Amino acid sequence: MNFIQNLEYDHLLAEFKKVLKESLLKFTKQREVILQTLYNFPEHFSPEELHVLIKSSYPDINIGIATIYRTLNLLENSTLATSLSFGKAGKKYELANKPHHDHLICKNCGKIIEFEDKKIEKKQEDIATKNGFILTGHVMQLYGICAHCQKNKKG
Amino acid sequence: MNFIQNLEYDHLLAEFKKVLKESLLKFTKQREVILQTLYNFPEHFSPEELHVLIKSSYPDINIGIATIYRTLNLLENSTLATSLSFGKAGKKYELANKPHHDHLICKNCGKIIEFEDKKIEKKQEDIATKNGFILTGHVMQLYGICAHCQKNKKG
DNA sequence: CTTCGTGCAAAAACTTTGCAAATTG
DNA sequence: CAATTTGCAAAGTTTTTGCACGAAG
Repeated sequence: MNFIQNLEYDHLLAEFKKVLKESLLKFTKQREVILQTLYNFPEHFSPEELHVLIKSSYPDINIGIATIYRTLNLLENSTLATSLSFGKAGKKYELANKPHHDHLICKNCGKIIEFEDKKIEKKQEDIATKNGFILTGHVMQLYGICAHCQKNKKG
Repeated sequence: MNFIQNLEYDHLLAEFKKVLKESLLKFTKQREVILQTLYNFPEHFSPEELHVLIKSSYPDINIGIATIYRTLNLLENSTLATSLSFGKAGKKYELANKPHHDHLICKNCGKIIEFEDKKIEKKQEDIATKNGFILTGHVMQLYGICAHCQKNKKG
């Protein structure tokens, strides 16, 4: 399964293997394929979507939905991945060690766009400092209506 | 159910009634109590949590979990409420038109400091516009350790 | 009065678990 | 080889739906 020569992915994979080794768990094709798919695609996937995508991307690998769920839970418990959901869309997973980013979310269709803004992050630091806090993290979600849903609005 | 004299809530309620009337739906005790509970508590609730809370807060009103789900979907479809979830916790609902949520939160003692920053809000607008979104709201939480807890840190 | 809403229980959708066979270290 | 993982199917959960009765307009 090593089609990809990519330092970032290699690092992620090494991290995953380390987590597995620490818990005396095993590295399997199914686990690798799930990690790889989460890495290769920018979207956030539901377990079901991941399952369908993997089955079509790797027709030679047999993988059941239970394995998807078990692996996603494993990734989430080891903080390699996180899940989130907005609006009517179900829970979606993404890798956690992507460069830090925030989310712009369509309240109508649930579409998620990731973004990052250094100036905002700097201001957040300033606000924390001004209030005597040591900042350790943040969550920022912007809600709105995406271009597509604006157009499709009847009226 | 009109215990509360509160312009903000009155406005919300009027909005809800307007939405109902437009779709020829009816205003019921159950629907009012759900709106009121979402308004009165700062937390985000899962359907199940809301159900338990409402049953204990309003023991005289009989309300089934199906009604909670139906009403939350109604509120979400009419954009009066939104749902979201992070990590292992299930989906939680909150009113969409609450006043700002910008909070600085101490991870150690739970202390919450509210803040507002015009420059960040301006940047958020810019980000939404650049991505074709009409911005309707946002959530921003900064996590850290407050001055008091920094001092009291054992070690 | 007519229509919609409700609670209840059944159905559907989503997620986890038990088990025997297969794979990993 | 011993121990974990897998797919499958069954068991749990969560959410939605159908229906007859009650409430709202």
